[in-house]
Amino acid sequence: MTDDSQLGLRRIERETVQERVYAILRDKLMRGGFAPGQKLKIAELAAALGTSAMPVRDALNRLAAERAVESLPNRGVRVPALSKDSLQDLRETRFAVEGLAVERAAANMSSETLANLRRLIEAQSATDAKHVSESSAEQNRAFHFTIYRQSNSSVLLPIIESLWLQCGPYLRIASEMFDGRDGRGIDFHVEIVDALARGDAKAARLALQSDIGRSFELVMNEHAIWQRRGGIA
Amino acid sequence: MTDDSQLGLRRIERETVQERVYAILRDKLMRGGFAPGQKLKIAELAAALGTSAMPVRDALNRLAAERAVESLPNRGVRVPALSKDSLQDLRETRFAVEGLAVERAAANMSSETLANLRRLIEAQSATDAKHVSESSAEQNRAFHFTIYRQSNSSVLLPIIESLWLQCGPYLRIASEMFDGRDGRGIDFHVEIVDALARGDAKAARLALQSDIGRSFELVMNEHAIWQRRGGIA
DNA sequence: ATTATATATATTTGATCATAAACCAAGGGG
DNA sequence: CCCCTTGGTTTATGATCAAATATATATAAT
Repeated sequence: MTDDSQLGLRRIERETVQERVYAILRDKLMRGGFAPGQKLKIAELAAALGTSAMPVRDALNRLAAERAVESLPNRGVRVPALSKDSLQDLRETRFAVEGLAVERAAANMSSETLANLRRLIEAQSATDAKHVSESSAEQNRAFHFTIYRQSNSSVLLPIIESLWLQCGPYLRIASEMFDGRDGRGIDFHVEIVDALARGDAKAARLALQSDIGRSFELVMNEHAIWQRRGGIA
Repeated sequence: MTDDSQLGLRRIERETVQERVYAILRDKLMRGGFAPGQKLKIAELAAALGTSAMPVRDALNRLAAERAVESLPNRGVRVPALSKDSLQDLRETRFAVEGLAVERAAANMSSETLANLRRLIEAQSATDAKHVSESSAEQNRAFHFTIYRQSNSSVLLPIIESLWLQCGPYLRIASEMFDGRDGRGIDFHVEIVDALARGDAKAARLALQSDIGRSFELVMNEHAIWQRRGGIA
């Protein structure tokens, strides 16, 4: 009975094609690479990625199950165009779920993780100053998930990732906008880390909710403008 | 431009085979029809259902994305065997998510829905008296989701369904157990409906959490016994 | 006897093909 | 003139097949 669990070794993962395709599409979705309302066609994606239709099909199915795209029966999938109500819905849910995650993370905070978080803030304020907006969104993502991972919850993490995927096409705008107005985007991040450092879970949750709330404010504004211009799709 | 959205009509769904297979497997999962640790083989299921492998494959992929089954790379899927930590994780998450759902539902409660809920409680106490345990679980499910639907959240509902799927193989035992001890399983249900009737969202949430917490207590007990008997898988 | 190697088997994963469902445009009847 | 129908086209969906990967079995060597 060879039990590897004592050796501290991780199973080497032989990356399957479906996994690869999924990761690529998911990444593009998350960073807003597809427009809301856009239809995604299997053959097209398969050709672009140089694979057969099958792995693309599986990946799209998976993304549909995670609500990153919506599946129209017999008519493929498209990235959802969210109404204002849906956005508020998403915001409230993110408050609850990510709020819980940060509270739980507060209990497991190590000094290394705190140092990492401060490093991430440094890096972000540096790139913010240089107005490199795409990587700003990526850094924001890294910051948040570094915290969420410390919640040690294999239940919460997939839910949060699904929520971020659903927000993806819209949050991109948010991170671009508060990049423009003199880099104040990381104020709440500092607040969060300070609260975590002194083990104040409740304060960390409130600061996080402010952070989420502010980015949604920007999205909602932009959304109202789109609507006035005659809809999205 | 024929816009059906004003007519209150729902699109008639031409049920695809994959959908059908998914519904069947999901249902069996939810009611604990597969044992924790059990491996699900595509060919086997396809033969049993009288279809080709393809729809089964798609359905299993979808269930894997919803965390109802775990997918081992190149080795198919199996229904997860949850540790005690995972169960606690699930409980805390259900507190947060379903708690939010019931609070939001409290704001949208109609008198018809309240009447429906009381009817469901009546029906459940009737079947509980007759010790028909399988349908008791089904009625419990109906009761909870009647409430959650009133939250009017297309974001929360899929998350809750995923959480119930993950609990499925374990919660079955719970509903069977508190069926045995003189039908006191619906006390909290009465409490929830009363709170909803007087619009007390916070009380409804607390009663719901008690309801969830109690069923998890039973599951945890049972889980400890299994562990002592030498593990599940 | 036990470990290592090789073979065989089982099962997923990826590709290709057939079918059928939904969209779009053009034409015929009211 | 408009609506309904009808064809063609596009696209997903379902079936089958081939390739790759993991597990189990058996055989041989130390």
